[in-house]
Parts: sequence; C-alpha cells; structure tokens
Amino acid sequence: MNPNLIEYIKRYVNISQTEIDLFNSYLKPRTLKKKEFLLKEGQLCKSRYFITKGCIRLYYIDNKANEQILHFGIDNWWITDYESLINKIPSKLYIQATENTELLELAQENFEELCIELPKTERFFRIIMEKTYIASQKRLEYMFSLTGEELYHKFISSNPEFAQRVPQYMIASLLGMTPEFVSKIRANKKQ
Amino acid sequence: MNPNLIEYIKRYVNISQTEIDLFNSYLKPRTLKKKEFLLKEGQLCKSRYFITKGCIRLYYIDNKANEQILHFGIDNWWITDYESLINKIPSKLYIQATENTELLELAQENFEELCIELPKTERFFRIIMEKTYIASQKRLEYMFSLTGEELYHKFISSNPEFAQRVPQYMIASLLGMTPEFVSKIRANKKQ
DNA sequence: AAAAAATCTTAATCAAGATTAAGAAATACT
DNA sequence: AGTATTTCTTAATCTTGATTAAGATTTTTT
Repeated sequence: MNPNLIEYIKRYVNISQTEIDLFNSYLKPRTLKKKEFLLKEGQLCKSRYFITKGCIRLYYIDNKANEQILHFGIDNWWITDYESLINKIPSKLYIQATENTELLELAQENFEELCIELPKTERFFRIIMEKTYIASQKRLEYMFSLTGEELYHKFISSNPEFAQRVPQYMIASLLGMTPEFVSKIRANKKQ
Repeated sequence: MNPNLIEYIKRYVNISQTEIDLFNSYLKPRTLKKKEFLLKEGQLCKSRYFITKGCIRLYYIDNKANEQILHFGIDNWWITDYESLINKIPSKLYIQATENTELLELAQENFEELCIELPKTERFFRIIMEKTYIASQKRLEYMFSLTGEELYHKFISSNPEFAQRVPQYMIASLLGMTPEFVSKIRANKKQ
C-alpha cells in the first residue's frame, strides 16, 4: 500500500501488516491528468478517494453560472461527494484535478465489505469524519468573523505553499469573493 | 433508554435489547433550565449530548464582542464541541439552553469504553458524523450562493416550526446577518 | 517564435447589508 | 398591575465588496 496512507491510518488505529494488505486489496489506484474530472454534476458518486499526490477541487455551478469551489483536496486527504455517496442521489458537484493527480479509489461497495471484514475501518473513518467536520466548522467561524481581506490574508499565511499551487481566481472562489477583489487586496498589501 | 434515541440508533445500526441496555448504562440524563450553560469558553468539553427535549444553541463571542451562533440543536440531535472534545483543548464556544432542555450525556471516557465493548458504536457515530458533515456542507453552499434575503426565506420555509421557538435575533445570528436586516426583510415581505 | 488561451490587474460605478440611534412592542418579574 | 428586561422595528448613513469593462501579463500550444 501507499506509505502515506499506511502512516495516515496508523495515526488513528492500530493495524497489522495483514490488515493493511486486506485494506489495500480493496483499493484501486487511479491517475488523473490536469483538468480531468473524477465526477460531474448528475453522476452518482460511488467511491471515496485518497489523494496520494496532486490536487483536486470540488465545485458546483451556482445560480449565476459561476463555479463555486467548496474545497480542495491535496496529498493525504480523503475526498468524495458525501451527499451523493451516502444518500445515493445524483451529485451537484464537479470533482476535478487541478494538477496531474494520483489517488486510491475505495468504492462504496468495497468500503461496506471492508467494514465487515475489518471493523476498525469504521473507527478509522469515524475519526476522519470528526476531523473533517471540525475543519468545516472552523471555516464557517472564519467566514462569519473575518472580513474578506482578513479571510484572504489568514488563508495565505496558513497555506503559503498551497497558495502557489492553484490560480488566484480559485482561491478567490474558495473564499467566496471575486478575483477582482483579491487583486485589490494584493495591491493594497504591496504599498 | 429514551425511545427517541433507540429509534435513532436503530435507523443506522442493528442493535439488540441487551446492547441497548449496555449503551444506556453509559448515558447520564441531565436537565438544563432555559439560559443555563452546558459549556463555556475556556472549559474542556468532555461529553457528547443527545437532546431528548428542548433546544440548545452553540455560539462564540467574535472579535467585535458579538455572539455568533454556529448552530442549534433540538430534539433528537447529538451536539458537542468536537474541536474541544477531540483535540482536548479549551473550548471557544458557549453551549446554552434556549428552552428548558433534557439531554443524555455520553462522557468521552464512556464513549471510548463503549466503542470497545460495543464496536458498532463506531459505525453509529461514523454515520452520524457523515450526516452532520453533509448538513454543514449544504449550509456552506447556501451561504455562498444565496443573498441574505434568500437565505432567510429559505431557512424560514425549511424550518417553519423551529423559527417560532427562538428569538429572531438568534436566527439572524445563525444566518450571519444583523437583526435589523432581518426586520427589513420581514417588512418587505409583508407588502 | 508566434498565436492562443488562461490568468491577473485596474478603475469606475453600484448594491447589499452593516452601523447607528431611536423608539415601540412584547415578555418576564415583583 | 406596574416595572424592568428582552426583543423587534424603522430609517438615515456608511462600508465592503460585487459588477462591469478594459487591458496587461503570464502560460500553454502550435
């Protein structure tokens, strides 16, 4: 199995080599070229994906036909459209690579089998979901409390390396602001 | 055990009467008077709570000294400050009853023991976290895509009964707007 | 190297919603 | 019942960030 995923799993549960091999047998490696889609609006999302290398964005098209980015996934993140996966309804999201990306696919039917064969899978994903939810709540907090400008600076200083990896207009979208406004903020800062 | 919690658990996992009794033995009933606090800023959050009756709000004090409500919990919801609970750091939140409220407390140490004695507890909470996360993402989507006015109407029409249970200024806070603006929206609607 | 596509910047105008400051109405308390 | 507290409303002014419309710069493709 991918060494990063092993390390990631071991951070949260005790797992033997045999169990790692079992887990791994349910995973399918995939690669995506930059701009390739993992999922498009209308499709059923049927898998969870662990990104081993690269960058993925999840976005939807809003009522003004703008791409609204919900979040990114990078190396060592699990991503999926939970709403489509869990509720088995067509996705409203696009999941697209913003770089050439390598990931491990865990199909939901494999996930369910794995949960039976290796019950600690439940624990592992329970903990991941808690972490994911905490991150999502923190983000909501920032969106409530910070001005656009503060939000931008906070994001850039918290993710300096990542900010270099994606175009500025995508960061603007993630933060819920226009690219023009981001330009304005950056121009102010430089004085 | 509380019949609502039994029904709630059975919705997601198969569970026998013996197991229900085991689960129940780890729960401690609590009551809160209106305006009483379950948690205050600076305290360690050590439990998860299942609300059987009443209403709870989770809020923090922002940098302008305003109460910013993150969300409410009502009958048949699990609530806690996950950040404090999981990361074992002092809470930034206030958790307060907005009505006389009854809940079942599951202390984190009990939770951990329960996960060992009854492993399907992991599955149950994994599924709850997924549902909770989906709700949080939907909310983010609405906040990105709707104007304040749309957000307010959407909330009221989706939660007509709840809107009667809490003061308007709390709904304003939940939606990230001022009470004055909510008054304005309501005045417009009435024409 | 040239052309095309993608990304970023600037600046003027506009609008959504915040702020401020009363005052009115409703609820709770004695 | 009367007072105090909480909640809600109105309206004027102000601010943040969106919109619009170019044009400049960078990156990719041929």
